[in-house]
Amino acid sequence: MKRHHQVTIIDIARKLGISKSTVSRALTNNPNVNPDTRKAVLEMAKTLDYQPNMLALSLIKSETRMLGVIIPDIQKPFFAAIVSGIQHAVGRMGYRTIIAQSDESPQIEKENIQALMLSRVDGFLICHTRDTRNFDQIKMLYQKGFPLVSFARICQELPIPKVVEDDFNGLYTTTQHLIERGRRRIALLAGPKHLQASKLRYQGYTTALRQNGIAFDQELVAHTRFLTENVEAAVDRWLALSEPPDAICTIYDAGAIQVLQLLKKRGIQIPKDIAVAGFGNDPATGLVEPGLTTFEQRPYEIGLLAGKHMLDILKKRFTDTPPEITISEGKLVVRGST
Amino acid sequence: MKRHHQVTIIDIARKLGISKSTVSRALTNNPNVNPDTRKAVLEMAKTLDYQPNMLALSLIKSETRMLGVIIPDIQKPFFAAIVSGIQHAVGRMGYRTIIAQSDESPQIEKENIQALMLSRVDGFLICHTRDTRNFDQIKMLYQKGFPLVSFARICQELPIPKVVEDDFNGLYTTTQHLIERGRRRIALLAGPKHLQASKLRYQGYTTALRQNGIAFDQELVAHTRFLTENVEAAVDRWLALSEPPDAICTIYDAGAIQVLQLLKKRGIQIPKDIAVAGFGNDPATGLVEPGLTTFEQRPYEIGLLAGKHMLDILKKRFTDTPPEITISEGKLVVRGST
DNA sequence: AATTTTATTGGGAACATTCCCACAACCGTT
DNA sequence: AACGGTTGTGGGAATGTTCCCAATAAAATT
Repeated sequence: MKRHHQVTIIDIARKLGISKSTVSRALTNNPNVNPDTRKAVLEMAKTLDYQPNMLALSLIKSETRMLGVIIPDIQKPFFAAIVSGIQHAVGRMGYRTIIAQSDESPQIEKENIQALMLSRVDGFLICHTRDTRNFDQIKMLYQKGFPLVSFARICQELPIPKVVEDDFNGLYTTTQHLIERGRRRIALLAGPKHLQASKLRYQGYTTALRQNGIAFDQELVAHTRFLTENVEAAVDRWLALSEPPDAICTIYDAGAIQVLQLLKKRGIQIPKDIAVAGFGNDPATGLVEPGLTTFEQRPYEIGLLAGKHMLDILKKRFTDTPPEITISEGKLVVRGST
Repeated sequence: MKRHHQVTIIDIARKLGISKSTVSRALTNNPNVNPDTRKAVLEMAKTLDYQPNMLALSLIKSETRMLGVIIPDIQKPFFAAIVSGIQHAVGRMGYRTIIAQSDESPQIEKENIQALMLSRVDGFLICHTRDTRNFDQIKMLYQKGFPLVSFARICQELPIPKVVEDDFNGLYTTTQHLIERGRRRIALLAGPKHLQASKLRYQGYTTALRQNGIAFDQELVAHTRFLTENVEAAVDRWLALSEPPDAICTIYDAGAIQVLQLLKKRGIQIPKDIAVAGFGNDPATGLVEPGLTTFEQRPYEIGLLAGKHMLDILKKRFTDTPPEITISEGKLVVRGST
């Protein structure tokens, strides 16, 4: 009887004078146990305050019921909401999530995945960093048949379940809306060229212009890395044009909010002189003045969907049917800025 | 040679014709190994793509290097920042965090702790729900000597490390500031009476009033459960007073923002008619108009501190010295609303 | 009465690793 | 030549659980 010894099924067995096999059966609702024996075991387990050791179980089953969630930054409301959705989706099935932040560093992303693999998580839900271009690591995991779900910033080359925002439609709708408001010189604050989401939103913008017979002007597009410096430079450049824009469309809300504030600081009237629109419907978009017109995304729903996809994989439901890209639909929220 | 068999040290041992003990030693940097043997083992480990099984290690050591983090809601920027701080603090020492949201439900909080105990986390960092009043469960853990750190919404009765916001000082400073601005009828939007943080902020407010010879008026204090209904009711009540307040002080930013918007909707000039102040310096407080004067908190720092406390406990540093309450200091951020 | 079935139980392997103990072999010292 | 010490290695227990395979006894069938 050691001092710092945790209570095990062997302790229960000894106390009752039976074998650990029987105790195990009683505790796991195995039918091959005498009801009286089971009752005795259950009672003894309670009096000894027995806590099953999941570690031992995990070792046997090679299953930890833990999922790795890789995101760039939990402090961004978008990712926080996704995490919440994932947790609520998988929590019901007894899965726990280990959140790891990459801080937008591909290197840290890699290290996190590696570390969580060592911790033997049962699967990964991944949103890559802004700068991730090398997907070798996750491809290796895919080849090993490891459960993977990708969201928001996805790796297109891999046939795994993906959940994305309503990228094309979002910018198509927003641009269309600005055109309907009579705008003709619509600038676009875009993202990194290599990001799939960024590309699609860009295409939504150009498609809307084309369908309305508005000439595309390269000067009105600014590619950013989502950094504040980039936004400031873009606005400066646009305002210095001989024919400045009458609307600025952005592919992310934080950028739109910054644009809004920069314009206001220069005494530009919104939306009279320049209309501004965002993407995402971040909580903050309803608080600035004027309120920001933005294409609503439901990150919580994205998380829910991603979590459900993961559960499907873990249940090995559709190993045959090819995984699909799920688009979480959104809708335009019109506010004062347009 | 089974098919879906993971590579173990025994595989390495067999391939090299040595014992698993030697392989283990080589891999764990144990000095009692022939350098040549070590080299051979390391090479073979690489060629076989050996991944150590932390589960087995955890089982032996009864240590998972996982920490449970219990928070009410990851979508609140405050908690998201704390989580980020905790992760960055403990991540350096190889600890991972399992985040569990209680959704402000004491029941779910309890279940989460229970579930994470079964997962054998090495410790808990807890922020209780708004409504947690029964601390029996966490007290049990304390009695077992389980590593605990409490933050933001703490359990005072337990002598464990705690990290809290600058509660008293925050409301003292803010109230003082309003008085200096010439306000005399300062209302307080408070929180639940049983919460320690709520109490201290309340005391900060009353102390500032008393020191300035301003009579305390019970009618100007409204206790909320941080719900939007509560805020609306309070504002309604205050505006209906024969002598309405000339300033409204709140103990949380979300409430202050709501107050701001309610007042604006009624055409009340801010700060001319009524000044408004918040607590926390949430990202949103800089975006509303007028900008919200608020007492800055650094939730990221709170997380860092809480994480460091946990590391100290895990290293069993001060088992002798009694744990202290750490106050994360803040400062007043004055904006247009006062 | 002999045989088969059923219900209940126990023993031990397996999961992957560390760590303690023992056993060589070799070295230098008396 | 005998002894003590070092260096490297192997064997086996231990961690806590499940699960398979017997083994027993009782019950049911032939």
